[in-house]
Amino acid sequence: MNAVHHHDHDQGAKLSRNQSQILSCLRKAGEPLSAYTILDRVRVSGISHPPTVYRALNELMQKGMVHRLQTRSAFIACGHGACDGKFAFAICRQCQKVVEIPLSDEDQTALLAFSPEEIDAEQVTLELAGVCQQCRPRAAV
Amino acid sequence: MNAVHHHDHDQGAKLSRNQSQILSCLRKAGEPLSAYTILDRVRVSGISHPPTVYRALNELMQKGMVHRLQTRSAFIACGHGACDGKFAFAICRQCQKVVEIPLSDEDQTALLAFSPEEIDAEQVTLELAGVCQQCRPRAAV
DNA sequence: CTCCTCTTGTTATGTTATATCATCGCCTAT
DNA sequence: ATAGGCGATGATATAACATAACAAGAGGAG
Repeated sequence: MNAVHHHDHDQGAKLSRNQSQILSCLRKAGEPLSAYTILDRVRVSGISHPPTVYRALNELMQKGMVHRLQTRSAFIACGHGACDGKFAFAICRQCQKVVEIPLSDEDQTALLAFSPEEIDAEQVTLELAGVCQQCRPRAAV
Repeated sequence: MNAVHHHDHDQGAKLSRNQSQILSCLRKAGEPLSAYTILDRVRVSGISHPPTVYRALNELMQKGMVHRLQTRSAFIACGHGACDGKFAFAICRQCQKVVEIPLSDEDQTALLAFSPEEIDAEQVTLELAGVCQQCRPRAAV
């Protein structure tokens, strides 16, 4: 085994040094970060080149521990640790807060059903944008 | 009126010279193009800088005549001309073919309903990836 | 003619992502 | 022990995508 051994909340996954660094950076952040923002924050740990960050992110995404927000070109730690679930995302336009929405098998089936016969869809990307409660202008209260 | 007058199939919208160039480029292509691919193709028409392309694309998107595919960083002409509809997209991973999926009000409502109370979602981005009939490996035929 | 405004041109730069090759450290088989 | 394999990492360079900021043209209104 070539991965670093440690006793974090990594739920059984074996992560390499860089993967751990970058995952914990994302977890600390608690919000989506761009790859280059991650790079800035892990520079102190000795990571200093974009490919290093993208490599780790891709591996973490494969493991289901990180998700990519397509509408933001940003990455966020999975709130469920390592899991093979599928998610949609709701994103606040103002504060960037992200809510992970687990998609049940039925949800996925329903979403894939939007596809015409012509294309046999397998993969869903669903992102919702709006304004969260904190950022919402209060009218009458 | 400051837009170019012409008798294309532009369905009543008044498009500027650059907007027309770029829209017809996208229509000819019939597939999603990156902004820089568009730039290459309209260079012959005298357009030679990225901002010119992005400006026209943004204006065309506002008019609903062009859509952006977030999962591809690409742009495609709306198959419905000028319209204020909302769409999902199904995309073939192999040949890049795109099918525009009109979303009814009910569809949109259903999709926005995925959002938790916490976030008041207004905007849907739904893209489905798969393989189209032509590209699909035939098993028994 | 002059001002205003819309459109376009141009330069420069910022941001996101990947291809490619070099190196390191560890394990294992001989 | 040491050579070779292999996964992880380091490093350089560049590709691909996008926008900020300012200059300049063309045409209409007054």
